[in-house]
Amino acid sequence: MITINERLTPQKIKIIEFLKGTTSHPTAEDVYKNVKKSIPCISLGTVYRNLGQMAQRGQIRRLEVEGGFRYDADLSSHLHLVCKKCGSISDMHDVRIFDFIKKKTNPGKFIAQGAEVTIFGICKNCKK
Amino acid sequence: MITINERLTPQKIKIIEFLKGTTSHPTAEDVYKNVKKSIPCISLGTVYRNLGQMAQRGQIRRLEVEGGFRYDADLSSHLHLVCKKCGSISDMHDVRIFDFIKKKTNPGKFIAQGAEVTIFGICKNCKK
DNA sequence: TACTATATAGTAATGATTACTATTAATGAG
DNA sequence: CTCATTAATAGTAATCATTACTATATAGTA
Repeated sequence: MITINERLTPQKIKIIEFLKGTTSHPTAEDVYKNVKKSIPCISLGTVYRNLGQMAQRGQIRRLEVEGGFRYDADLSSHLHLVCKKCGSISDMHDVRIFDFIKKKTNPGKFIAQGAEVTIFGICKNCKK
Repeated sequence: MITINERLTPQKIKIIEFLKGTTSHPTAEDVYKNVKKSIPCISLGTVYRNLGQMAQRGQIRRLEVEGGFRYDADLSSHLHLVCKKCGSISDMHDVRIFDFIKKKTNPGKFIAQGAEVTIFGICKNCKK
């Protein structure tokens, strides 16, 4: 979990704890507000830096939605359903879509390492 | 092609012409630099506004890559291959992936209207 | 040609993200 | 445990892509 020369700080622990306890795909600002409850003096820059590093290390996922980044501690294969009305993001698991995609890419032309699948539409709450 | 109350200006014509003539998925800045060749006094704001409106009207597609927007006049079903090294974006056509995805979503839970599939990896040039 | 609303150029404002720096503290060795 | 090393932090400034604003110009239409 911890990579070489990486130090475990209370800030990192709280950030990852919060991310693992939610499926709301929060922004950096969301994470900041929440971790602030237990570490009031935490800096927004610390949150950004750690989220960026965690994403680069593959400890979390970073998504791009509506011109901003969202973070997700769920590393399992799943795709994202983005509501065009309220902007909420929900998950869809248990699909073989990534195998399907991988088969389609020709390794001679492009070496696939990962994929991001986003479906846009209207969520359950908003269609009422 | 032109929606109600929409006016066709030389700026719009050049923007859409450029987009239709490239598969490089340019940024707004790229479009601006190029259209500037034929309309030197064009404003960057004009490019942004038009790209945004065209995307909203469904005349072009807007992609999100590496924290920025890219534009694509190709409206056919295709997915995007993003190279992690050079950042280039190429297309992959002729896949039934969107049908596949649509079947997986439950209309009772989420009404799917569109999808964006991005594969990350290493492109042909960079793997050498 | 004249009218009206849309579009434009130019510029200012916004806001998310990143960079910077002096200080703090996590880790490992002795 | 104590110390030394250096990654990490808080706080703040800087960046930069995108959006907002406004007076002027112009496309479309009668």
